[in-house]
Amino acid sequence: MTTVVDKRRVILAAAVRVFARQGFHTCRVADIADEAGVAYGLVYHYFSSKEQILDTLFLERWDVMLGAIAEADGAALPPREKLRAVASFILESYRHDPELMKVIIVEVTRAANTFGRTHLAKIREAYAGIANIVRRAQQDGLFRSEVDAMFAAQAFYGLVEQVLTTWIFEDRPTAPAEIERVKTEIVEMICGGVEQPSPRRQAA
Amino acid sequence: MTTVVDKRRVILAAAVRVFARQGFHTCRVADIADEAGVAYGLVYHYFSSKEQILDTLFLERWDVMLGAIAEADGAALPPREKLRAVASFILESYRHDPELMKVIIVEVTRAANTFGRTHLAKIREAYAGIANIVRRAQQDGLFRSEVDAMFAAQAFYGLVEQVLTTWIFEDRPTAPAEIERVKTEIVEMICGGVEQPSPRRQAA
DNA sequence: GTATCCTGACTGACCAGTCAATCGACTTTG
DNA sequence: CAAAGTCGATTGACTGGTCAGTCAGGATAC
Repeated sequence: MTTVVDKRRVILAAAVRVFARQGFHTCRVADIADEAGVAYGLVYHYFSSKEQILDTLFLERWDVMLGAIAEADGAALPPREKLRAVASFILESYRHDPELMKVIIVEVTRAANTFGRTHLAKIREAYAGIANIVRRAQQDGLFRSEVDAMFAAQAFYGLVEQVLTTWIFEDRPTAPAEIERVKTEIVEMICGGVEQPSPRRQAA
Repeated sequence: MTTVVDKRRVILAAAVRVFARQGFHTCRVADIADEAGVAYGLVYHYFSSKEQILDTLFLERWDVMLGAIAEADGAALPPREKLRAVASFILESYRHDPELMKVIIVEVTRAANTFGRTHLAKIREAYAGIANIVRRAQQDGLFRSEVDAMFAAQAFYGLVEQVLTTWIFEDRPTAPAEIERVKTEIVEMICGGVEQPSPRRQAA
């Protein structure tokens, strides 16, 4: 409860914009302070380092996503719908705040060096959550059990991330209708594959 | 044609090791020179900047891969075999030189900021090549034509990259047998999906 | 003799993080 | 009610260190 504005929040929001625009490594802390309309030193009053700002941004959002995945897993829905719910959450996150998602994906999730390592465990939790959905569907005989659940989860998450990366690079307008279509395509791709559903059985 | 050793090559090889170990942003040019057993200045005799070293590394390898994709596309093979050939090329590249592949993936392919942008077009060429394979299979009625070929290509490449990223992070031994198994899993996943092949038809 | 290879000390710029000082809202006390 | 005191919020100049790229000159090959 602050008087008028929570400067910590202002700095965080400014950092999202700056990281999205210039990239974490390329921007200076001064850029963040300027963007926030705040003195340089104040950044260090609220955060111990530039890294910690990125950490905070990532962890806050990622935990929400882990919650969404767990919720989808727990719901009484057919597996396709569960996967759709997860894809939906991530894609809508992008629609709602493309800059934040850009930062998370570009600077953390896909940045194997500094932060990828730090947050590996957290990132894996997401895979594991999706794998749970797959495993449950396999137990119900709806998904093929020869497929490793973790592998399927990686395919699913990898595809979602690939789609977002394309949008991020292209600065696509991403109309709601297209987002909806892509959700369907993702689920369709992961569940059904590209192959024509056995017009003639060929292999086992 | 140099007397005994091509120092340019030595520097390039040293850079691979250093980039793989410390990351592009974190390492200093001096580290590369030391690793190569060469004076600092010589690096600048052969390369105009630190970036150019990474560029060279990436482009050399990527062009070989584009060739491999084109070759697979042109071959007289069923689409599954073509996709397997592409997955095989990439996975074997990793087996042959994990450090180089780590650098390419971590510092270029997945690094959306600096280099991703520079080499976007080149990276897209790979997607396009894979999409060609898919498109051809669709024309032959072997792949479902509702799936966008470029989308399928992204799913395929995204999965391969995801697998490599996991190996890179985990420093997995990656036994030849496991590599072989993963190739099959990738093709199986992309072609057949996770779903049980229609035990009862449900939707269109 | 000259062109190319090679050396490593040096420079100029950059920037994360520190810190001493000021501000201002709120409390305590006389 | 005002003076004095308290403490977090806020400021921005400054420091210490880092490092990419330069350059003047020495070695080597032909």
